Amino acid sequence: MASAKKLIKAEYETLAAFRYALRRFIHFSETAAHTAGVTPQQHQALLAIKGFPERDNVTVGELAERLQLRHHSTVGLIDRLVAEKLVMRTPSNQDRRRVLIQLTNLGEKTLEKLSAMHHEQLKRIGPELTSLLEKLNSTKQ
Amino acid sequence: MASAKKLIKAEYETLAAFRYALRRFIHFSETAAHTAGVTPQQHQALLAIKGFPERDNVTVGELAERLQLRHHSTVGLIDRLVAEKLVMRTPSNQDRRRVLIQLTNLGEKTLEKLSAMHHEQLKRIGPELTSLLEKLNSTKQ
DNA sequence: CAATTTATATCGTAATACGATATTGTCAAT
DNA sequence: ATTGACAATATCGTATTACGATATAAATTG
Repeated sequence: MASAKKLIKAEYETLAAFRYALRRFIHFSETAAHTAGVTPQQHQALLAIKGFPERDNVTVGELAERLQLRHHSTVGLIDRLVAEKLVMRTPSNQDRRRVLIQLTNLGEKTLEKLSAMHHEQLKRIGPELTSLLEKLNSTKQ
Repeated sequence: MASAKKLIKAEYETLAAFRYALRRFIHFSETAAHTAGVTPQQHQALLAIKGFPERDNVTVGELAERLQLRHHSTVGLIDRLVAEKLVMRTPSNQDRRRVLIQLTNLGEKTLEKLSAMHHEQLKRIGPELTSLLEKLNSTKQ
């Protein structure tokens, strides 16, 4: 009984440690975004656009999916990015209902700086995250 | 030149893929919390309390640190948790300035359900996260 | 042509968290 | 015993974000 309880407690601790690590990463990321002069959401959008598989532009619908947002929330986010001159809209030639979003030079520069910092940080904390995930895999079949 | 650009593009793609996976996890987590009748923040607080190393209660300051929140934001969160009968406050005997927060039965029950779901989900997506983190480690020395 | 898709727009709402600031109670050290 | 630091609580206003509901317009597709 005591050992069963211990196991469950260990499970909570591992889950909590994982979330704690995640929160610290997110906190780092938000701070980094702000020092770069953008909001965290704007940063994430820039990355989702530039880091889209195969392309470096996306439609509004694609961006919404990558950011796990509703379509019309994404439109609002893009509006703010355009206002800050971080991205630009270009109507698609293939399908004129679609609008392609891509980074401006300012957006590129901002994202480049942030991505370097994040890459560094993820290298730093990656092992901890991985080890916690492995621990979860071994706990409780 | 083309290969250098390709490398950089790959870096963005990996970073973006990592954030995408993270966002889907967080989205899953938020949906799960809501179906369990709590807000995402309340869920995270419950886990941070129950999963605190060694103990299963925490002071307000400790909780603030684990959640990466300001002290007085944490007080507000605890107020809402108390109002929902998910946690209770107990003044510490060792140091009467401190207040220990612990889960009620309802809090325990709610967290248990959510933790099982999250454990499952993390087992599912863990490998993808790990492989993305590894890819970041190999990219760009 | 009709139905669907994509993007945009508007309005009100909700959830959070923050800064700034203050107060209360407790502890610890001199 | 007093003083200074610490922990928790409280209040107020602000900001950010995202949502649902709903509508419109333009373009595509069958």
